[in-house]
Amino acid sequence: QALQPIVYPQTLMRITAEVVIFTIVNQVLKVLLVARPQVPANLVWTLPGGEVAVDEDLRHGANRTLLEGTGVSGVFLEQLYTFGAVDRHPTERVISVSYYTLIPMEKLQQGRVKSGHQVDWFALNALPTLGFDHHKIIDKAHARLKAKLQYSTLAFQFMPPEFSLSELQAAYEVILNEKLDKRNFRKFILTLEKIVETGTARQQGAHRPAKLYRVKHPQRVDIIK
Amino acid sequence: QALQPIVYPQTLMRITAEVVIFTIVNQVLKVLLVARPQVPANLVWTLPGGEVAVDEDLRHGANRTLLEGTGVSGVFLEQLYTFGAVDRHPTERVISVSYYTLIPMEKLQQGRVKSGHQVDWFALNALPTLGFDHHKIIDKAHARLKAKLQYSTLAFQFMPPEFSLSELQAAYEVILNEKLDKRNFRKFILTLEKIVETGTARQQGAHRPAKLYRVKHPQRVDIIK
DNA sequence: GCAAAAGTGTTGGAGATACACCCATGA
DNA sequence: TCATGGGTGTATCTCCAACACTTTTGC
Repeated sequence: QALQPIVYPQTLMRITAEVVIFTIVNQVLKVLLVARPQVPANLVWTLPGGEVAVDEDLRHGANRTLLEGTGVSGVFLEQLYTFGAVDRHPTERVISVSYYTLIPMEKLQQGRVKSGHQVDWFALNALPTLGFDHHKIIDKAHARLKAKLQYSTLAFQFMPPEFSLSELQAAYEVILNEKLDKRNFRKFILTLEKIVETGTARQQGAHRPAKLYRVKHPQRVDIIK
Repeated sequence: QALQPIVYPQTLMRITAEVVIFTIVNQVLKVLLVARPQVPANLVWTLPGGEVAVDEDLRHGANRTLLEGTGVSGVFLEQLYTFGAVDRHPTERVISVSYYTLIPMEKLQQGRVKSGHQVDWFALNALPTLGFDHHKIIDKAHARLKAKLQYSTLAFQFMPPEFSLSELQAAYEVILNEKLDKRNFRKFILTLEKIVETGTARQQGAHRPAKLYRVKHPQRVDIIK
């Protein structure tokens, strides 16, 4: 039987891909939000995301959202959770498959971040009121981030191609929201043998220059425990 | 504007909830599979699952599948992953939100397991050829099970209301597929302080009876690390 | 020479691992 | 009395946490 249109009630489901895009700016962990026009209120802040096409993989929809929002592609992107309560959208049935990603701010400056009144970065501890259940999505993403830091090399995804151990430690501290011991941290990281010295150093002010490192396998997130 | 029917192409997406139902029978880890009639072949083994209704929560759809397959309800059920590749179904676009659950076989005997030519339990290391990408779903569920055993009290979900430490150890061994040291295992479990002696014992053959225990909070899966 | 971040080792304690024998029971 | 699984303690090792001073640089 050939394809022919059939009639569905308007209460059909929509599938969207939402992406929690994390970055670290000035020692603050931030996520990208988009202000959308909304029926009752004027604007509502939400996660970037959109409908997944019928002929599009879920992951592709998430990558497309990421590209449209930041100009970045080809980075770590992991599925987080699927939110599918009936009442999570006021007028329609929407299933949101959520993803999360970590982008070093250096990459964002290269990409075309449409910053301004429609798209902006918000610190995790200073989020605006969010539409739908997007607060829950961000909470879950942050929980995943914290947990995965403990047993994987996930945090390396926040690093530019070359970075100092102090920068890496700062990333850990921002995500975990706690101070770490410098000597223990360095021992921990170097014992993993996942990063190597570049041989160069970076002069950053009136003090000793920091040795720079690079990740051996930048595309990979290794489980370390 | 009132609800009115609108026309969609037949290539619309379907949302299904698939459930990986684990149990342990005679020291073997098994999953429940369903033989479905299929267009090219006669029967294809698949995970139990079905379409989620427009007015039905995802989790409810999974619970309904579980109830229909085993007669069991009100148990631990966790979302696993959402499979959404375009080509995962030959003729339609199907998004599968997968869940997994652990059922002690004692509960299943109470429930109405429709065993026979349509529904059956298969050992994880002796699965038949599965339809679609359901092999991947089971692999992921098993990986989650193994991982979560290490840092949570998940395995307690396999236990009946009263059980011996040897039975619990057997469950761990079957899931992890390795032998564990008896003394260290008991020390580990008892130190958690998540189970208590019932005061009773069970005579099970020509040897010393085993003390029985019960889980303090049967509904809960605690993170222990 | 002083301010500021980079860099560097050792010790103690907690928790994991390895390991062998006696106990209670039914047949 | 023997076969079977239930039950128990100690010594060692490994890994993590705590902790303070020297180095290199710009001003």
